[in-house]
Amino acid sequence: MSENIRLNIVEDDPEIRSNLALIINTSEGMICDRTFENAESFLENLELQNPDIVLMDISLPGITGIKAVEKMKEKMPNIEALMLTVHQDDQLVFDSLCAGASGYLVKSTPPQRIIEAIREAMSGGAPMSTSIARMVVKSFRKQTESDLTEREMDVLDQLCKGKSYKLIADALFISQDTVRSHIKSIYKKLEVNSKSEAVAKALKDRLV
Amino acid sequence: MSENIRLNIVEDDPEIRSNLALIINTSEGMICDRTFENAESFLENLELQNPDIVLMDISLPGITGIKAVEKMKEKMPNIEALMLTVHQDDQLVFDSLCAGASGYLVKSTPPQRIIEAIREAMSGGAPMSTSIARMVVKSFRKQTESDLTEREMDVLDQLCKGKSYKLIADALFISQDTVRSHIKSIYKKLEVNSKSEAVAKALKDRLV
DNA sequence: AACATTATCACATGAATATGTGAATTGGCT
DNA sequence: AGCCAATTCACATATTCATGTGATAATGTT
Repeated sequence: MSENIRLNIVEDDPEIRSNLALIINTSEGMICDRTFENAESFLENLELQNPDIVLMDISLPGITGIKAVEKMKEKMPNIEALMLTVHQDDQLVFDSLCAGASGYLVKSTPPQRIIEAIREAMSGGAPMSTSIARMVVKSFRKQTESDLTEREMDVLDQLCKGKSYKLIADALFISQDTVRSHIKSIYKKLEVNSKSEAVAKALKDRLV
Repeated sequence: MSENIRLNIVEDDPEIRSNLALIINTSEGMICDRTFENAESFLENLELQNPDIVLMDISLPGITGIKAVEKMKEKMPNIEALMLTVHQDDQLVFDSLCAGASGYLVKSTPPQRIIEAIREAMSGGAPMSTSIARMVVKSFRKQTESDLTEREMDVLDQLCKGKSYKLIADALFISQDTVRSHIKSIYKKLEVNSKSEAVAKALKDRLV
């Protein structure tokens, strides 16, 4: 039989914290090593604790759970992080995943599903609450409707490949002046006034 | 009681196709309306069929399942698409999600999980096979190690906000010449030679 | 002590970009 | 027939950017 999964919990609410620990310790194949009420104390003895996975709240008294995951991943990249929070704000979800979280559960998740998610995260998955998963998948979706015309989109595509006016002109078989003309329209519509600003906006807003 | 979920299947292998249909039709609350062996015939009568959700293969004889989802979403954005394929290639997964798929299952998925995934997709989730979910979540992760120095990262950050040399100089309290100097190093390390190319590379490779 | 790296600044030149003003053509819509 | 949006092109000018060739100071390494 394989080793138990060793958990840490970082959560400022004492009741939630002890409930979680109880659920975990009464589940087969996993054990909650230690719990912390803030990110600072968790990060302190990280190397000694060396858990397999940590359940991390986002709202914490000192530094946030997101920053904590970031710092944790720097030091100990092999420890998995599973966010467990009330927040469903887009930015917090994406920031958590950028920081290195392997999963994201909302706090209304039933105990059974939390246990399942821990096993899932440990076996290379990325457990997410239903609403979170859809949010994440939706973020890939290209903007369907934009103010830009087809040709302007062609030009914007080329801009996002880092091409110069001359190269864009060659690629689209038009003159540089025409490229200029299209780019002027693009700037107006995107409310920018330089190539790099346009590229940044296009890539961030998934226009291309 | 609510209406049955109405499914379509697009899959070129006749055996897989009829197996899937059978599984669905013997499941509570869902019915497989029609099946198609290629994307073209599926798209043809889309408006008439108007299913709730379609199970879509990627490798198809004519146009691919990914293109099919894209076209379907243009015409009928409310129909859900669930990819069901052998492919686990990063690009195909991301292309599918960009095209508008709500979920992505590999073909080894057991029937029970497929049924569950259909219900999950219909109730606003994004069912994914374990390996796919991790792949998706990983794509958010920032590049941890890069050749760039701290200061160069500061400058790159500003570049990605679309700022000019002058504005970057103001923001970082250094001279424009120093900005130039840093940007030259950045270009060399990223192997680019213009602002927009640097921005494109930084955003695409998640350096910032 | 010698060396490499990083961060800072300076000056100069040619190339690329931003902005303004205009105009011809095409195709769709009323 | 008349209008409008989209696409194409032209010319002019000022700004910005890319590139080269330096220099100085601080830091860290061998």
